[in-house]
Amino acid sequence: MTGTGLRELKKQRTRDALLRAALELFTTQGYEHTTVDEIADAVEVSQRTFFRYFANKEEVVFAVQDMVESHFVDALRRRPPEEGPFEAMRHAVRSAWDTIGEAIGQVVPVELHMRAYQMIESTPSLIAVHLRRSAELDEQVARLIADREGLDVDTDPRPRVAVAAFAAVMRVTGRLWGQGEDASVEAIRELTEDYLDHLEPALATDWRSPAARPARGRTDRTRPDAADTPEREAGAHTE
Amino acid sequence: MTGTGLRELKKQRTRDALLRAALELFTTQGYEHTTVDEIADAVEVSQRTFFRYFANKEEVVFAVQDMVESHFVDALRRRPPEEGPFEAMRHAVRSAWDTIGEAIGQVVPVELHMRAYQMIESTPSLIAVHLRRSAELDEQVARLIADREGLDVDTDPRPRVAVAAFAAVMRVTGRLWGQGEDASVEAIRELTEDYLDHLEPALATDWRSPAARPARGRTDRTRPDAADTPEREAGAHTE
DNA sequence: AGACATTATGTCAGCCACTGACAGTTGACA
DNA sequence: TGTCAACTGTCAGTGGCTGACATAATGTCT
Repeated sequence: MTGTGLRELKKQRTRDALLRAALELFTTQGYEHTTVDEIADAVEVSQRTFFRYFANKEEVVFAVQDMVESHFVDALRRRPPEEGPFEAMRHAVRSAWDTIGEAIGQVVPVELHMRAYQMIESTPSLIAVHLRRSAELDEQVARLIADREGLDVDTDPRPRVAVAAFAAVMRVTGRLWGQGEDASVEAIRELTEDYLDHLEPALATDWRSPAARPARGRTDRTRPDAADTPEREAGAHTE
Repeated sequence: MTGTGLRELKKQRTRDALLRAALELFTTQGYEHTTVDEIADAVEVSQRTFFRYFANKEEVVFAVQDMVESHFVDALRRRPPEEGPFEAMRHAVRSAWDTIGEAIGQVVPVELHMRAYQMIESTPSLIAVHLRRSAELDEQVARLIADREGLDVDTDPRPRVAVAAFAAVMRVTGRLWGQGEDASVEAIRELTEDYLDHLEPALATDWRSPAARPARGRTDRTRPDAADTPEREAGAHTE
């Protein structure tokens, strides 16, 4: 597939140029206010050529995302088998963020990609596509996890369910991060860690006891909805 | 807003006609192979008129879904406050399915809506929109749950996280149901119950021990209208 | 009932995403 | 260097969607 030298090089260049131009335009003018013609003009190719590199306008937005995702999947594959599912996913996420530059730096500056990510989170039509893609990734990850644990994904619902729950947390944080000020990698990394800490406790039924690791007690509401809830280690971040 | 009689009646009729015609065409020919012109022609109005009733081609697909969702939200609002979050959501889902006819029957036959739902699940662009809409619903539900529990959704991450996990399960089942043969309401109802039973076990780290949890007392499945029955045996959620 | 204000609808022109077909150009390779 | 294959541009056309304007239907007031 990777044909001969010069031709291939030019193609690569055109593709990268289109990609960068598109992201630059999208992040400055907004996705919907940027036409494909503009992008093509910026790189001095015809609109038709744009569509030969990218199946549609959305695809160019998620091209980099693709790289990041397979970077994450690779990291997950490398986790030692002793780690439990959550542990493994969590470490994989962390390690993926830590080395994101290696994955995409050649094609696009990390900072531009971060801006692009924020743009996705604030553009309804892109959010939709983003969510569908995430769902597809979930499926892939579920199979991976099932393999690790020696389970059959078609028989045992637990891998899918666990991944779905994990991914849901990731999406919540992604959204919050997108709305926040700090567009840095560190910001989203920390937010993620924070929220993951809350996954299990949130699934307990008894939310009436003090925050944090809930004491497995009663479901008894003698306490008048005290607004004096100490902001303990709950979630004092955004806002 | 709800202006005078005759005008309003005609509008209602046109809207319903467009809705039914659209769903009928979509479910038989497929979404992408149906043009807006076809729909408009079927009802003998201009294309422009179609777009005055529905902002875009997608909206007509989800118009009924809208009704179903608020039906569910209503059911959730009616759950007794003693029920825990999961318990309440679970019962609300069940009761919503049980009475879906009351919610949409006036506008569209339930069977057509079920076919439409399957079509959504098998049309990529619609899946995307569906997921975005679900995410929005999640947010609404999270606030509702937070209210029930006397929590602040901006301070405490647990409502959002819990709802996200719950909703994730719902989506997995929705997808599986869409791929399956049985398009009946009962089928998706049972599938949902089944999967929800696995939510918590899936979050335990140790998956190497035997499989899940044997039956909990779901003995009263035959009862059709269990809407406001506070089944006090939700021991399945303690843990 | 007649006159006037509202509002729904149709028509038309036009933008933009996207595609198939055909022709011209350029790199690969003997 | 000439031939072939692959890349690109141009053109025409479809489908979703919108603004502007004219027309027709309905509601309201006297």
